[in-house]
Amino acid sequence: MIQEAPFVMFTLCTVEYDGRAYSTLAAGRYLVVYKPDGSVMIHGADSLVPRNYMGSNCKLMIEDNRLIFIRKTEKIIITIAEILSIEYLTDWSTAKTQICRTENELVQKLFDNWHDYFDDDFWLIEQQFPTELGPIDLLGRTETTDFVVEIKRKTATIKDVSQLKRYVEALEHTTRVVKGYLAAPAISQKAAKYLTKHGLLYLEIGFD
Amino acid sequence: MIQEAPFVMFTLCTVEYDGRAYSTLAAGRYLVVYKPDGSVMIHGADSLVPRNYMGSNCKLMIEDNRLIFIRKTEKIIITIAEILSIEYLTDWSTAKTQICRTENELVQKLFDNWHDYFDDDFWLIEQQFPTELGPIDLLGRTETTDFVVEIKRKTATIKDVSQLKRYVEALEHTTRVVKGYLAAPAISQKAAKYLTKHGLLYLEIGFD
DNA sequence: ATTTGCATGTCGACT
DNA sequence: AGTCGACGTGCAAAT
Repeated sequence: MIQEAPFVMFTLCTVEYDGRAYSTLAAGRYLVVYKPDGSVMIHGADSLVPRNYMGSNCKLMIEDNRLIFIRKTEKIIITIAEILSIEYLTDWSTAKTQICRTENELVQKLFDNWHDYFDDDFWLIEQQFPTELGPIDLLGRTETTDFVVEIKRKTATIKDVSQLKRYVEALEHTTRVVKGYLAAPAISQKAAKYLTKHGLLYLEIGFD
Repeated sequence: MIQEAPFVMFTLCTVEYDGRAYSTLAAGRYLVVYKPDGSVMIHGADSLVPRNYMGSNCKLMIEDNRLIFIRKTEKIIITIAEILSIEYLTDWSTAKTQICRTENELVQKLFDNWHDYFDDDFWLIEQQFPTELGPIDLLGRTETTDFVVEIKRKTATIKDVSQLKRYVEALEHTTRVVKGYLAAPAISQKAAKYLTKHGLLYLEIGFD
């Protein structure tokens, strides 16, 4: 009937889970995915998070109309009423997504090479500096001045200017000078205009 | 070719994502799931977490051999080289898993009704009380004594006794008396023996 | 609409 | 085997 090989199956079933918690899933049509690494997921019609799941290397036992997955102290029992479709999947790729060009990457770049972007001599430079109005991506400090830098990984828009302005305001209650910078690979026309109007500055930074 | 309806497809493709970050996924055989709520996932051969994904209500556009999913500031482009299998899924169930009998549920029960389980007059009772050796599920304090309670949602085993013992030790450096309780619906014979040997106590607590 | 905190979080890195 | 922190965290409840 069902083979012990990676598959994707659309099935009318109920599911019972016992482990970190206990849960039941009412009878219905769900998508069951069993991967080559021995992980299993039961997906409903919505949400990215599966209704039930178990991590890699869980053991599958097939008993009549029940699939039983066991892993350490966890157990999933799928009781199948009807298989609506099943496909066995071969040569499933294990390639990972190559993630790059994150905002954090740019923050790190500015943090590590701030002397390439500023003439000033920072006494201190910090990432994610907390203020009452939210965390500042990058804060550089000289004897007299705070350099507030908001960084975007894409073309900066007008709302990004507002965000920067908020952070600048958050530090303006002191006697120190506060300079605001919007760092991004590009900036929209409207944003640029709004930026200068408020005495803030644009800093071009890209991924190269 | 491909219809704009919920489906699960095994396909040879590449994936590009742009949004919170930018990522690429090398050509390979992946499982693409498109749900009725307009969420999409691309799964590789391992891991519970999809290689790429987008939340509900993303828009699907079909252009020749490309599927383009758009949502607010995010975009996924799946470039299909070959469809290995595709199944359109109808009447997919939206039922949620009924989760119950979590450990936390028992912790809460003990926390709310500690006077039903202890004769002593607690001045203070806390959940997840932090120690150097880990957090104590429940800590009750009287003038002279600390009541350390470790709670399990299933039959307590010998390793649970060890865990409780650790927490008791973590508080024993003071002059206060420390009493350790293992609260569970049941306890294994070995665990019970080990428990008494170390001067610790068992507390029966169940779900009903 | 925005913020806060939980999750059967998962997962990788480090001890 | 346990601990720590990040995540394109997702998600629901409270504000």
